[in-house]
Order: sequence, then structure tokens, then C-alpha cells
Amino acid sequence: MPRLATTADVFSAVAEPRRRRILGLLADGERPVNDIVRRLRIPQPQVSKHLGVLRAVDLVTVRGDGQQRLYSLNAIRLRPIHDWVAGFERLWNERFDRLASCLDDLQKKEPPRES
Amino acid sequence: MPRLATTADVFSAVAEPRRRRILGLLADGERPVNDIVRRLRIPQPQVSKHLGVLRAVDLVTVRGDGQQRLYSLNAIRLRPIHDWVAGFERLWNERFDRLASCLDDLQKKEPPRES
DNA sequence: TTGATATATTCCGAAACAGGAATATACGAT
DNA sequence: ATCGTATATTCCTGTTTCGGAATATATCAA
Repeated sequence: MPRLATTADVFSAVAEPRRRRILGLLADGERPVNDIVRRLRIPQPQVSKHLGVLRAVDLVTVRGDGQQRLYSLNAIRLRPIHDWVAGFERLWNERFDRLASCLDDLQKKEPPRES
Repeated sequence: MPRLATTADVFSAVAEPRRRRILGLLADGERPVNDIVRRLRIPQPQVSKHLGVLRAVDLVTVRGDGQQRLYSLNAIRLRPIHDWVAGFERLWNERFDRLASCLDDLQKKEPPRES
């Protein structure tokens, strides 16, 4: 089997840096396509295609407004990523560091056993 | 240009579900390859290859122990993902929802203007 | 209708991955 | 040295992707 489709899940969709930048822009509010084009300096067809991927995983929604199409972020769909990575947060937090070094200390205090 | 390499950054490396599961396992502590193989029911060569990708982006580290190779998670490298997605957190939080509806109310109270 | 602006879609080509199978390497035990 | 276990690497192939250019669609204006 080949690589996982970019529209398979949110993780894959967000793997592409330009798509992350687009999402970052949309965090400030809905924008027409050409606004994204100008701000990110990405050719318009590419922006439309990236938006298509983001729409496929429901990370953005569209609203027609005249001849413009206003895209807005559907942030809740980022939550699976947030939740997944949050499960690892304790592993790099300061408190955990202290706990780890504490355990190290305990281990050092154990009586040396012959191997 | 073709697709972004999976070893290009942490986002791409983590886009693959099996790699996320491997990282989840390693969150409990270091493990030899065959332990991952047995727990996740993934053929050994594939596990080795996935571990190779994770190693390339420094998400895991290896330690030789006899004929085993003990892999452990380098959780700090997940932090860029955490930080990136945390920037969106307010957009789906309850407090933000209240703020948003508050703003909606304010907008409704504005005097209707002729277009 | 014709034209202009905004956006989407299609076709192309060059990567690059993920799985499968087979094989190679590394290390320990006898 | 030889065998067995643990792990890594190679080769192959189907599939997907991204970018680029060109083109198509949609909507508004005159």
C-alpha cells in the first residue's frame, strides 16, 4: 500500500507546511481565497487545492459571498491532534523532569547487587 | 516538487498512524523492537522501518543492549506540534464560545444600516 | 452579450512513501 | 565455528502527492 492519503485524517492534512500556514491565517477570521494568495505568496491554484484538502477533512468551511468564497477555520477539528499530543506533555514538563531525577536518585541509592 | 518527505519534520513523521501508535507505546518506557512487533501486530521489518523514520526526526533514540535494541521516546520533540496546535486551543474552548456569542449579541444590537 | 474578476479543476511529471518478501547484519550461546 | 535470536536493509511496486501551466467555472458590471 502507498502512503496514507492527505485527506485521510487531520494529521495527514496538517503535515503540509503551507496548509498549516493557511490555517494560521484563518485563525484570525474568515478570508477570501485571494487574500490568502497575497499574504502567503502562493499561486492561486495551489491555494485552492490546499483549501480543497482542508475542506475534505472538515478543517475549514466555505461560504459564498458574491464572487468571493470566504473560508473559515473549523478549529474543533484540530482537537484530536491537541488531545493526542497532550498525552505526552507530562514527559517534557518540568515537574516530570523532577520526578524522573527523583527516581534516578532512588535507583542510585539501591544497594549494588552482583550481576 | 513532489510530496514532502516523512523525515522532513515531526509533523510529517507523525502523520502515519502506525508511527503514532509506536510513540504511544514508547511513552511507557523504552522497549525492544520485538516487543513493539508483538504488541502492535506489525511485521518486524515494518516496525524497524517506522522506527528508522522516527529516529531520523529524533523522535526516538536507540540504545544497544545485547542483541536487543532498546528504543525510547524523545518526547520533547513533540513539543512543536503541541505548541502549534495550542495556538488554536482558544478557538474551541468554552470560554471562547461565550466570548464569541457575546460578540454576536453585540452585533445584533447594532442599528441596522442600509446597504 | 461581453468583459473582468475570483476561484476551481484538469493534465502533466517527478518524486517518495508504505507494504511485502527476501535477505543481510549483529550478537549471544553452545 | 555454528546455530539461533534480534534487528536492519534492500528491492520491488502501486499509489499518492505537490507544483506548474493551462483552462474551466462562477459571479458581477456595463
